[in-house]
Amino acid sequence: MNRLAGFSMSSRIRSRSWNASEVSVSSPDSRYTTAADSSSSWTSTLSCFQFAIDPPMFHVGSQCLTRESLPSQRASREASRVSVLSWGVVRSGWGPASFRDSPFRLGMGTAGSNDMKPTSIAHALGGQVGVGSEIRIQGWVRTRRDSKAGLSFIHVHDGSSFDPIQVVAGNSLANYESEVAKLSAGCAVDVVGTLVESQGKGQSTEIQASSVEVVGWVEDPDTYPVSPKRHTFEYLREVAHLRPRTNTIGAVTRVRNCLAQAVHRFFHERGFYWIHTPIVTGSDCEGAGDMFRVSTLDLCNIPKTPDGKVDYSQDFFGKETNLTVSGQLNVECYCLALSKVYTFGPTFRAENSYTARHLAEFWMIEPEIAFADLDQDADLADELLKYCFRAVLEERADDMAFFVERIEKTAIERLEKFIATPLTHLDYTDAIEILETCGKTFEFPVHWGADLQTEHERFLAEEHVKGPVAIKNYPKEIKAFYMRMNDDGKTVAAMDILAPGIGEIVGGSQREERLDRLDARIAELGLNIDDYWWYRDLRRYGTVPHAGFGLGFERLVVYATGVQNIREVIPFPRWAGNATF
RNA sequence: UCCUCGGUAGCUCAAUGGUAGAGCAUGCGGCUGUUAACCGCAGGGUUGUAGGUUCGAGUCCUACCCGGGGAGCCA
Repeated sequence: MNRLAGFSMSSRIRSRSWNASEVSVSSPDSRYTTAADSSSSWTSTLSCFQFAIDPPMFHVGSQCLTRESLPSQRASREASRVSVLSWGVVRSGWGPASFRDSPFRLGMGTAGSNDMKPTSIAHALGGQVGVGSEIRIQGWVRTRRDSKAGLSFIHVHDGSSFDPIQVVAGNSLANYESEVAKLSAGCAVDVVGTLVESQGKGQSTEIQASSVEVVGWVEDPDTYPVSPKRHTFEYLREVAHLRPRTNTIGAVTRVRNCLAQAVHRFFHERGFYWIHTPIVTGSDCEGAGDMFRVSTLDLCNIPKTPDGKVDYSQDFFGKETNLTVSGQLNVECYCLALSKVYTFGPTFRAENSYTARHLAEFWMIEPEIAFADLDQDADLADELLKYCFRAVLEERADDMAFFVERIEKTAIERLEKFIATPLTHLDYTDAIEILETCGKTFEFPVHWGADLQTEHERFLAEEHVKGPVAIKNYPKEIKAFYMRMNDDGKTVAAMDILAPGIGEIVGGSQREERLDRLDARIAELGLNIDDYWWYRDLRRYGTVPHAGFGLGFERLVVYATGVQNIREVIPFPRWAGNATF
């Protein structure tokens, strides 16, 4: 017996039409195709199957095509078409005779459509494919409009660009009535045709389809959560698994990727090393906010020490550990050896923050530069931001145009202005004076020594400067222990970059490189000096002035896109009470 | 955690304490090289949950749950 067995990856029956002239089953290695008569009906993706050639047997693994496995609403319509497919062996009573009896043809390619290499829609629309050439695209239906002249216009999207491509499917297609005319938003299709100049308005080229294969149906178009209409962002968050199919989230996703690539390119071009600082930290001295505990202790049976406290010595790491709130202290170690370094990874803050600019899990970029002071630090941040925005304008013009049209009118203008304008530097002391004399009354009074409230930051960035502004040299009382003491003894070399609509996008400082001053600050703040032994070692062995900053990646995406809420710019946002998906 | 607004059809929203509606979406029909198409018809509801007031509650009261916006914290 010629038995072909043990395909571990998923495979798929590639045709579901009753009219199909053939059924092909493909695996990563090869494809098996057989003829099937017009009454055969197939749906579902199969995996882990075995194929026996002689006698014809069909072992189905994890997903078995049965009446029950059919989507509910379709079941009634289609059940009559589905013959009995039992678990394990296809019985002789199942399926069309021609299928059972026909020899399986081995190898690539009996179905012409499956031979052609698919093209991304971005390539098809971008002029890389010549008009008149054969083309194959794979994607999902956005909309379908019918013309009773015997045509359907199908917008197909594959994520490669903002625009979908228009597929023109005529009623001469064998599955036109049975399938093409029933396509709805979200259906997955595999289209072969000719790239032609469009006869209609709205697009220059389109595909005249010679074949439209439905790879995956939408089970119940009536309740498909991402119907072609306007949805609120709040609603889309509840269907976060499907929201990448929308224009906005798709565009945000491409811009986010563009920004991430630009960040790495920026640093790479300047000789920075990307340092993978730990996600799990045993350092309890990061002090940047409430932390998520990491533990393997049984919550129902927590070991206690004799004095009644949690006995972390029995925990996985033998000590209390948490998810990182910043890679800064770790990356400083590498900075003082490799000179120019940065981190770019996930960060976790267990704060009950319900605002449009906070997440419990977010990505942060933290460069650290040796032999550098605060101004060089601020300049680096400015350059990085400008580099990233330039990349977005150049690489994602299509998505940015959409943001201007639907999300934020000034999205492009704002980035262009940012790029063209030198970053405004403002001393904290001067900022306070501006706030005190601006004639505006604030809910929170302004005075030297107080931290800037959101309303103050907004005034400075949105009304006074009307653009991003770096505020430098804050009072030491409101900043972290590691920031470098200025000569005045009152302020530290800290800087925050405030952006309109977002507030603080960058927070950084020159680090205190003098051991005696560092120790004094640790003591002043009542911190346990023993916890900082390795951090202090950096000041004992070849210390140099150095500086760095943290840039909230999602805030960067928010600023670039003009999207209002940070929860829209990360695929699966986490905030207090929300970790579905 | 605090302040504030809200929860009604798949989605967005209406509805003096008195018969729960519209637009979009979906299905069917018509029309059309269409493109947020258009025209007609249809299906679709335990009004967030649990109590209470009332002859009568989507509407008023109480508690809770969920969501938005703002604040704090920060990136």
